[in-house]
Amino acid sequence: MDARGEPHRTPASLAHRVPDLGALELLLAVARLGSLGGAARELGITQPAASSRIRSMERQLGVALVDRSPRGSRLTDAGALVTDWARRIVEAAEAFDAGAQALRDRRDSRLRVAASMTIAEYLLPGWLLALRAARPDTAVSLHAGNSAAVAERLLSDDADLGFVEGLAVPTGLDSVVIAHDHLIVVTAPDHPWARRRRPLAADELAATPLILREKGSGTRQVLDAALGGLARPLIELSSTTAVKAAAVSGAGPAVLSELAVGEELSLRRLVSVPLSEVSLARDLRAVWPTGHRPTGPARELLSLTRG
Amino acid sequence: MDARGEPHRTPASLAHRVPDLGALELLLAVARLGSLGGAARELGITQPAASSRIRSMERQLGVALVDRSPRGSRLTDAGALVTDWARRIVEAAEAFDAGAQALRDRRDSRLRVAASMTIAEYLLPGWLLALRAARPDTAVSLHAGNSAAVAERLLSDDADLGFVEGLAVPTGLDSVVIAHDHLIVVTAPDHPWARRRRPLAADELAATPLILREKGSGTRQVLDAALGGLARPLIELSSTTAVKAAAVSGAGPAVLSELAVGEELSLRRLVSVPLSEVSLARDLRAVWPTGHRPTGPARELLSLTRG
DNA sequence: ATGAGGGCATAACCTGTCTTTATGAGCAGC
DNA sequence: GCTGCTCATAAAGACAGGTTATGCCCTCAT
Repeated sequence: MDARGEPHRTPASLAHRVPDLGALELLLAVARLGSLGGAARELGITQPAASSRIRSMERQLGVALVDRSPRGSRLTDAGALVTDWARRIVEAAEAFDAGAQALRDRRDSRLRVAASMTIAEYLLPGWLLALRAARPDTAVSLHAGNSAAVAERLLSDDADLGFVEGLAVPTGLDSVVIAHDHLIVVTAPDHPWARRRRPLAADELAATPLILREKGSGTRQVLDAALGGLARPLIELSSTTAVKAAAVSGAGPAVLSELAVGEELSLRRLVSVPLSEVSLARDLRAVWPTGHRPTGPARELLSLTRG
Repeated sequence: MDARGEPHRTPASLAHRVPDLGALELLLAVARLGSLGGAARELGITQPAASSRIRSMERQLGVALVDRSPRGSRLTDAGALVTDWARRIVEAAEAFDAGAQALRDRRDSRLRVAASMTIAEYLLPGWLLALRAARPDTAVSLHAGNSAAVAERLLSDDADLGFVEGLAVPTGLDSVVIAHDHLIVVTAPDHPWARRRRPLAADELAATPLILREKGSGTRQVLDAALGGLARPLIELSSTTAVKAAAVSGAGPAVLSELAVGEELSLRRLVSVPLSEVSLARDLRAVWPTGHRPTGPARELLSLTRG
């Protein structure tokens, strides 16, 4: 323990300051049902367990969350706020769970989906969650890979529906555009480009070394096409996350899907640089073997993706 | 165990299917550092603990996450995907933590913020996270209430900076617009309005009983002003969450801030109904006592909110 | 080649948290 | 005043996750 009240240097990781998922779920149930015992029943635990768990959560957070009365429990003001923040965590966990479940069901599932990385990372969990709500008994399996791998799985009948983000639709597949994505140029907030008001022109972008995904990635293909194959790499990294991390740390400007940097932009860890003359839009498409129009669960999933 | 492979009726709550936060943080550290032992050191645990924890996470998910080799550990394809989903949970947990910490520091903090509910729920955690990144040593306290309560706190010097979402700026306060919010009409996907292509007119909206926040709430004020005080309540509920839940369950159309329903819209649990002739825009403003321009941390927080 | 070092696995043991069961007490409505 | 709902407290057991102590494998440099 620190003897004097100085701030800890090792701030006891998040897991020690944030209640675990079970406690958060319990809190949501209490908020919804207005009763500790009721929430306990819903989660299949006993009332004392629920009471003690909520109490220890209040101790951990240092804030009273519920007003307990002999005829029920209501949230305090702070409790209502905490509950809303907790809901965010639980929703992220639900998306995680939907994805993990699809990943686990390696074979013999009723709906087999193949998707390229960006879509699998950022969009599919939400869709799977919605699909599960609409068709709880449909088991879904997911395989992630690049466009070519998706096409191969579809053509060898190892997948029922695919999602790709490339420029061209692989031959032998039919497709429909389900969304549009834009690549954007981002920098750390202290980079000179971050303060720039005048849009960046294509030749400026092409002349500047950038943090990029490796050649062959969907992102890189679109950028090279837009600049005429001229993009100069400062570093080449093999995952979106690595590119983001490098950009945040100030290594230089990076080119990324807007899907990947929503959080970073809103927290201003990264700043978007305006572009002119360059269209870095790309279509996100659902694909299937020519002729085999999606039916059943595949059709349902497809309809969920077009909002 | 179920004897036959029927789906469980009690699907062992989320917490049993999603690894806990500590495990997810560990996985992120392994992904970043490429080594179990390194990740263990970073989190202040021993290498066997990290190894066992990752292993039990793989058992829980039924998917191999890392390739362990005598010269380090790399993520598998599935592991990369899982790691990205895990990052979402951890980010939500960081926002939760930032908010909770602000809620805990009831007094004597360097920066005291008062905010109305919608802002406190949906925007502040992200800002606090960014502020913590920029100024790690600034202790922030947060108090949530309606516009009048925010004004009172500022004027009695119980808060340094406020955020309100009403139509008018309380007297005695200066303000700056930091963002715009729109109220939108939403319904469950199976409601007749969900398929509507023709925009809804003001009189139609005013003629229809709606699920609303109680009179006096910021949301209700804006709606009543836009419709000339004519909104007909179907039910009045005292929290955004309750309104959302009622709308999702199909009770009828609801009017809510677009900030509150992002997730529901993208998962199509709710559908937005187009409006015409009605402007339900409202400004989100930062406020402070007239004359006392924000300085120091308050100024910094303010600058973070204007993206 | 060979020794040093980094990286992972296994085993035995400890501890804290969460759980259940059992019981008591406050408030409402008939 | 009884019945039924609520929540609180106490004692005891189960289990997950942590630690220390080893050992094996691979790579790199001497």
